[in-house]
Amino acid sequence: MISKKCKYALKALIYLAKNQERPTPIFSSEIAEQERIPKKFLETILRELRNAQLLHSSRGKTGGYKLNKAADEILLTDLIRIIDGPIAMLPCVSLNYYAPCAECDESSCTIKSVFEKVRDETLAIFGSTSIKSLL
Amino acid sequence: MISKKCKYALKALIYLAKNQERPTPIFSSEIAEQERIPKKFLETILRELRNAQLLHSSRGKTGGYKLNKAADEILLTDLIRIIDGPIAMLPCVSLNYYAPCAECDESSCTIKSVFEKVRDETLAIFGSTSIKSLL
DNA sequence: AATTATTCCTATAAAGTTTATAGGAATTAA
DNA sequence: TTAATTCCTATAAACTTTATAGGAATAATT
Repeated sequence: MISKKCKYALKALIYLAKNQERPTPIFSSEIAEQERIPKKFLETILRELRNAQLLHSSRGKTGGYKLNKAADEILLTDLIRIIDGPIAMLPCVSLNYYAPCAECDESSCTIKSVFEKVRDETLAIFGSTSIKSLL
Repeated sequence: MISKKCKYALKALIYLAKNQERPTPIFSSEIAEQERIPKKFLETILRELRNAQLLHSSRGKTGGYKLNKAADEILLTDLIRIIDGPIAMLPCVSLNYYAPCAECDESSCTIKSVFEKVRDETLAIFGSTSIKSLL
């Protein structure tokens, strides 16, 4: 299951993509209202997306957020990894968040390969799905 | 990520499958020791697997556990669903644990289909992987 | 300069889930 | 009767997720 936070992030990105043509940046308060996301929680999410270069932000009275890339260059793999972390179902088969499985001898592990398959199929799908395709 | 509990369950099933030819049932204490799983926690796991008909148990001094099916008839989909619940990454695309997404209009939802694809690919893999194939 | 409304940051509270343990009841063989 | 098991319920402990609080930094407007 993806987290609620990740769904919020996805909604926010879609909202920003839909409104990409606006001349001024978009307030987090507007997104929060329109998408019914707790305002303060959304702020921390948007900041994470900005730190990961998916968004551009500006401060002050006329500040706000914009996409930092074209909507078809933001992929679900990016989003999920930023917000939820690993996409793989075992730490030892994660490409971006590898960690050895606790007390598991990796060389004699018989279950790795099936989880690698799932990872590959999942990455293929999320990696070819952009925000633009979700509008 | 699959839970630690699910990994424990998988280890226990593999252990039972490896020792399937023994004439007497196998104690949870033996599995706990061999696989380094907390004993009491393992008991609750084995009970869940038994309630779901994957295991047969007997009580009393010579009690213990056995597989209730051939090892090639126990699939990863079975195990994961019993222990961790839904395999899908969104409640609204789960086949066995369907629930509507909170505050999401399912008829106008644009993200469902990509998660359905991931679900289908994942099910195809886990659904064709038996405990026997993991020995 | 003062005001106002925003992003940004850190800390923490609140709620929920996962992991693990405790204590004993029911069962069965010896 | 004893001993060793499964079985059951309750709960504690640890961790994660979700959400909030309070204010600092920033920038346009008055």
